[in-house]
Amino acid sequence: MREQWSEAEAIAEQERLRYAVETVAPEGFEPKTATGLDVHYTENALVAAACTIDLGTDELIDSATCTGPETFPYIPGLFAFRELPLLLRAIEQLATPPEVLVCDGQGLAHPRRFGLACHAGVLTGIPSLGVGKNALGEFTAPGPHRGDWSALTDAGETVGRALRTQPNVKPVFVSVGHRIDIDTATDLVLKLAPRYRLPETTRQADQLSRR
DNA sequence: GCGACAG
DNA sequence: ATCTTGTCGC
Repeated sequence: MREQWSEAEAIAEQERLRYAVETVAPEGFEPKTATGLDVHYTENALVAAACTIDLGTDELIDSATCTGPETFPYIPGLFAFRELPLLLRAIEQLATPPEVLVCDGQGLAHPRRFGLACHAGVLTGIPSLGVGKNALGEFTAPGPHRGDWSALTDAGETVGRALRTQPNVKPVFVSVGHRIDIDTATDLVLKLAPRYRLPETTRQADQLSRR
């Protein structure tokens, strides 16, 4: 992925690539692992981390990091242009290609329906989903129980779900990235978050990126 | 024009 | 994102 973009070019790239997004999973999609992506910010650099977790045991089975300078500012809606180049390099360094990418941010729940998770999925061809700690759209609070969810909407469209992964804890915001459907994405996030609010993939990647 | 705005 | 430990409570 190119690293130099003007804001207008970046928006045009999102508009160009958004039509490649697929919202259904591949035939017989039953991943045995999930790969979490996260980026940590320090004074002079970004550290991208990719952690692959065994979905049966939640055990860490592969990981990689990549460090590099900041090449694009933080602009809501253009998150991928800041974090994705480094994340792609981290993914390349994994011993095994990921089966599904769990991104720290939004997928279709984005003003142009092309958040970080969609961008990561389309560029790699790997099924992907987004799990955000905060939403870009509107939502009503889901029920209080683990597994309860409500629609996340933007401009009148349903773009994802506010999902309660732990009882009475702030929901996470799940949306389709690429080659997955929202039900499958929801199930996967719940499976990855048996004990904490955030999926184990994100927690592992966050921890690794802080070193 | 003003505020809000994934990480 | 980041500055930051213990502590209160389910």
